[in-house]
Amino acid sequence: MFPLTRRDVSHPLPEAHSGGARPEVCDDRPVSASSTVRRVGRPRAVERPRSELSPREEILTAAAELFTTHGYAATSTRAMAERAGIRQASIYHYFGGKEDILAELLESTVRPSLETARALTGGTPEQRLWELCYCDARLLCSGPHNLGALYLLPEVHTERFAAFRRMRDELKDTYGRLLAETSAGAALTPAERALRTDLLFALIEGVILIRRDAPGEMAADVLETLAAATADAALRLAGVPDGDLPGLRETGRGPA
Amino acid sequence: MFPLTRRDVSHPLPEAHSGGARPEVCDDRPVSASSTVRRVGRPRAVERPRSELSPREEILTAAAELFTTHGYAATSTRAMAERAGIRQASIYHYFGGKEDILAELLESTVRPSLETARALTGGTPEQRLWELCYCDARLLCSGPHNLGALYLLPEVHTERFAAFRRMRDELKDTYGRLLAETSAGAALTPAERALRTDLLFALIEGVILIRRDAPGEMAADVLETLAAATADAALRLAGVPDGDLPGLRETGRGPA
DNA sequence: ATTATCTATAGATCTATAGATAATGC
DNA sequence: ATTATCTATAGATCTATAGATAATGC
Repeated sequence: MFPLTRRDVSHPLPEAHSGGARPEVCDDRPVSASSTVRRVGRPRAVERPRSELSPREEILTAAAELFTTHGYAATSTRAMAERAGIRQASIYHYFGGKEDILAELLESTVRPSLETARALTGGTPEQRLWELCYCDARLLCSGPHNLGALYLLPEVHTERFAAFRRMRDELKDTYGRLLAETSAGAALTPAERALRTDLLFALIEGVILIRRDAPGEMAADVLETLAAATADAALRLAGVPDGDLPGLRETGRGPA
Repeated sequence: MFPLTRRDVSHPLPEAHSGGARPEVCDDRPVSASSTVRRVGRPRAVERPRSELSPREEILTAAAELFTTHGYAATSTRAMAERAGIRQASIYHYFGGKEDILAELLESTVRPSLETARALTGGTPEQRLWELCYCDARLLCSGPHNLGALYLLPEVHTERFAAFRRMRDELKDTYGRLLAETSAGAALTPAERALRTDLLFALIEGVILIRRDAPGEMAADVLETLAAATADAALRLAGVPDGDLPGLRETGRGPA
């Protein structure tokens, strides 16, 4: 059993990492928010029990839910506002526009994968590849909304989201380099390797589609099983012989 | 080399399979359309060299291009009409509404896969599974537009498109049954098998994502290579040992 | 004074329908 | 008479901006 880091990046929504859309916007430090705290600014039109989240985070959460289920174009700023408990125009106090919201969600969703990828160190190349697959599959399956589904939105191919796409490309590169380090990958021609990297990455992102077909949030053990099975499948796909990956594989736990 | 049917379902757009949205609509038989043919009805506002396609097909083609690139909600009926060379309102002579157009595109896109799946006969289960993967990957990569990308649209999860989803489920079932027939699949528990079917299917649909990242239409030889490599990868993923699939695999042709 | 919210609205859509019109067919 | 198209438009959006307002902070 090799060092499975399992950093438990529990997929929090991006915390108002300042430098947002409008410079004059205050940082909205997460105010520990007991419902009696008096707050600056005009009260909301419809008061609700104060959530834990900052208004900015409330907007992002609402957007996450709506974008992942109905898509970008089909989600109106009004619908987002309603779910966040504010009026439509108030969104523009926190974001420059609708696109900025999607951009932030996209980037905050790949970022943890990218950090996992950069931090990989211990073990054989085969073990590192397994771990990357496992962590990514886990990230894609956890959290209350299927944020990975944002990658599928057609709008992502717009100029506006080039930064996100670059991050995703970097992640894919890591898969490619890792594959090349395995003995199975080293035996391939560069063209074959590129093709196999595409397929490997397609499988990982395909997990998004699996989750989308499964209704509701995934139970912890199901998630575990799925992530491990995905990583196993990825290594078989990559051509890694069974013998090269002792332990952790084929635990026999089936899904619920 | 086993019987690879390769029916060359060259992915034509659905031909006005009557019984459409409005009963009073004429069938628009494809009139062999030399540009001099005089045609019934008011002339178009902007005349263009008559295309080979019926107006109905022109609309579907335009919709296919726009839906796959910009998505459903972001595509206006006006944009479709413009591309089809008619006025916006004329669309409603051929379709009951925008949703009907997407429904028809979706169903006409899975249908060929489903037919391939139903027709599989010759060879070992491993060979049949390979052929199904190969044909599906091929279908997803061919044709002028990435019609598979329609599966990714969030709108597909709407009640309106339940018929499409049922067809897709049936296709997935075929993968599951085929997997169960292989010796690798037979050795699994039902839960493991279900999970592996999900992953197998995710890989095949993942090909849509690969194509979406590749700009332009795919050259014939690249397509061939990708489809074969996908089928190979799918069988490794499924756990089929290399020895069980002689011929056709690992041809050594790399992608362009 | 500063801030977070609000109300109101301009201007640009977008879908679908009503009904006119310009061809051919008989 | 039948058909394929058109023009015009109703009614419902939707995004973003302008500017008012109701809190706290000093």
